[in-house]
Amino acid sequence: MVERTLELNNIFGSLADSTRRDILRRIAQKELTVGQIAKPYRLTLAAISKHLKVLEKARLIVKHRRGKEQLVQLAPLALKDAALYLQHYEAVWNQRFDSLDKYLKTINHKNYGK
Amino acid sequence: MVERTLELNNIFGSLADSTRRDILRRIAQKELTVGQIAKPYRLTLAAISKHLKVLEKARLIVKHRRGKEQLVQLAPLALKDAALYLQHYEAVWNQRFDSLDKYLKTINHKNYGK
DNA sequence: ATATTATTCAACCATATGGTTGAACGTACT
DNA sequence: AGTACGTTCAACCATATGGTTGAATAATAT
Repeated sequence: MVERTLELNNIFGSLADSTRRDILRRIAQKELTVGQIAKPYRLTLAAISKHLKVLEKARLIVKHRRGKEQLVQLAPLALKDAALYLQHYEAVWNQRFDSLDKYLKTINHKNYGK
Repeated sequence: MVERTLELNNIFGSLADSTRRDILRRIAQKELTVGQIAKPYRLTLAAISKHLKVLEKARLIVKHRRGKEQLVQLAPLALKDAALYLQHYEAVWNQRFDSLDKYLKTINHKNYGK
């Protein structure tokens, strides 16, 4: 397996912000409009719009228009990518080093470049 | 369960950079000195030192001195935190919405603030 | 056509991030 | 004590990020 470098940069970059994680949590329960998403925060709509753009670029959400509103939906496959990435390290935090080492030797070592 | 906001910010922020992910991969197989870590990249030692600081702040690595060198070791519990965070969404990418919804209702909704 | 509502865009600002260079520090070796 | 090696610090630079405000766009309603 080869690390999807740029994708992981965007996915983890998205998750590095609390507001964005909170937005993901909320839309995981129910899709919301941009306005509904913005309401709980003391940020401007433009700021929320930017956060949504970051999430969209990372393929963590999709938007579709319903009349004058935009409905925002979780697109969880990118989250799965992140989880799969971390899963490679599961053996380490379980102190089962052998199996991890075996795995790590199979992945592409020269794929860290932007 | 309550989201460890600042910790997750630092952990995901660390993982958002390809060089840092590559460093983690390499030290997962064997602890390395700072110099050994730096060698494969066309970056200065100071740049690598900064990356290691980021990883250290996120508690993803620990350093200990051996003579004039610093040995760098993976500290995988922070990675586990990230994996646990993502695990909350497993039901979503598996299209099992009910169980996710149940889970999400139990976590702290007001903990996204920096 | 005009107005209203929902969202985005553009310009701007402050701070963060990722990099460099050159000096400084810590430890070991003669 | 002096030298060499490994690493970090400080200052600086360019670009990215996260926020604002005010104008612009898109769809609906009057």
